[in-house]
Amino acid sequence: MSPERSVPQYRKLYEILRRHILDNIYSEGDMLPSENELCRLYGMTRPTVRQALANLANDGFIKKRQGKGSLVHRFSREIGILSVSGTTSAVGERNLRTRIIVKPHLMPWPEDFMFPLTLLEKESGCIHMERLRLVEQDPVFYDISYIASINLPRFTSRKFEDRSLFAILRDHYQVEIKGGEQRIRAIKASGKTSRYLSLAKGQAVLHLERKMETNVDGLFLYSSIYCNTGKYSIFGRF
Amino acid sequence: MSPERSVPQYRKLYEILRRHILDNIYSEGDMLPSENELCRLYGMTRPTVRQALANLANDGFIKKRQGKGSLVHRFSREIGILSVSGTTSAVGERNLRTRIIVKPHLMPWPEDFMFPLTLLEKESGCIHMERLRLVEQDPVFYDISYIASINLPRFTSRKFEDRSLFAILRDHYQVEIKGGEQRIRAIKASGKTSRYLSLAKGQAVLHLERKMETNVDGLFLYSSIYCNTGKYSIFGRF
DNA sequence: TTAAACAACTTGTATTTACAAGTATAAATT
DNA sequence: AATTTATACTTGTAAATACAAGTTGTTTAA
Repeated sequence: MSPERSVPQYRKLYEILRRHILDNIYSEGDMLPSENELCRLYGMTRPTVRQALANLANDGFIKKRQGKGSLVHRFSREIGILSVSGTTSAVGERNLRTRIIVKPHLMPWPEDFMFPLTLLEKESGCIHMERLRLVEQDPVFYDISYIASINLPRFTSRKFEDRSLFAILRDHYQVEIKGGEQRIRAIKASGKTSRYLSLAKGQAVLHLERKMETNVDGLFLYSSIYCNTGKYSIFGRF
Repeated sequence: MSPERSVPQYRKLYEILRRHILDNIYSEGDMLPSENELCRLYGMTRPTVRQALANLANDGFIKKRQGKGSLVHRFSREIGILSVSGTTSAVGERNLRTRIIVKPHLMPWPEDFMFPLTLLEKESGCIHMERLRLVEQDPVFYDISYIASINLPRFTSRKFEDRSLFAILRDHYQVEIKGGEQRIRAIKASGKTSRYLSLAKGQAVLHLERKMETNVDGLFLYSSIYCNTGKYSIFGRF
């Protein structure tokens, strides 16, 4: 019954090394073991090891230097919401709380939706929910999410208190976020946004419109996120 | 004398396919030739072809689907400044003009610089310049750049009118931007920012602080970019 | 007619091997 | 002592091969 899909070796090594870097077993400026050493240590061949290292480099955990080795980066991850992908959670190690503002419920899609929708999506209707995310007690994100109601039975009756939306999708529906695209704007806070983020009207807030792709063909997750960057800024790599 | 460093095969294929996608030879929704076909067409082996395709997928030009093939994405690239990397230029195919506000000149680093600096950088002093970038006649980016004055002879006397800063660095100093990190905030426009971007004071603008890595060890390029997202929004992938 | 099984594709993962190219250290030479 | 050279590392590129796993269309059997 359980998914238990075999995890590829390069993914396992990626997770191990990532965990070690996050846990400060490897610190900023340290050199990772050489590729050949990693091969010996974990019983893999070099292409496999290199795939893990390439992914780590891509996510900014290491920098590779030809002739030298892999330098651990371990940068001060502020709020890495821009680099959500795979197993990386949206926010670093900070104290993050989530408050549900609008519980998940089925509704028709809003008119003039921020992204074009497929016919299948339009016909299915959407599950809508709104959440406020607090970092160290401060409201920082006001997140309005939409997802097409395709093959997601009993979704609206699940409890979202402790687990993230991503976790629910992954554990109960085997839906994984693979990547996505987003638009970013600076706008003035008003109405619900200023109220939820405890901001004076007219304050500048960041507005992200995101479309996230999943491993399920034709199933996307959409978010409109208002972000108070006064205290915490958004961090990303490119 | 010329660099003429041999370009790897996977890079060549990447450039060819990217060019074809941008030139609409492959259109949105099209399927790329299969990996084996590409091997035959370009006389490469599958690992090489796969490396090119992986890079394309990473940059959002294609989406790979196991069992099916490589789907061309060709998304509406608004202003993809978030996805600058390698050969990709900062702005899509729009009419972009650059106006120099402060010509490159040598100066000491500002106090409380936005990123920590190495000793070598501090001792070298920095080259500072300010530019305004106009998209379709509208001022959109106000860009303040800094770079350590390390091995960049006669830099301040070069002409920047037509060529981008990246192009100058690449062609005259063999310096290539490899990637970087950035902080993003929404702030209120004021002073020079509102003036250059033709905005009323208090309007919301996007503020990016970027640190770009180069192929030269210890040489970084820093930018503080103010961006009017009223008309054009910033686009990115993750 | 319908449904299951199969075959022929596709991409994903992994091994093995080889050499090129960049870096650092130690040895040899001047 | 200072410089050059050799060497032993490192990562980068590339080939040839094998099988797993997902997708699609066709054939076969009920």
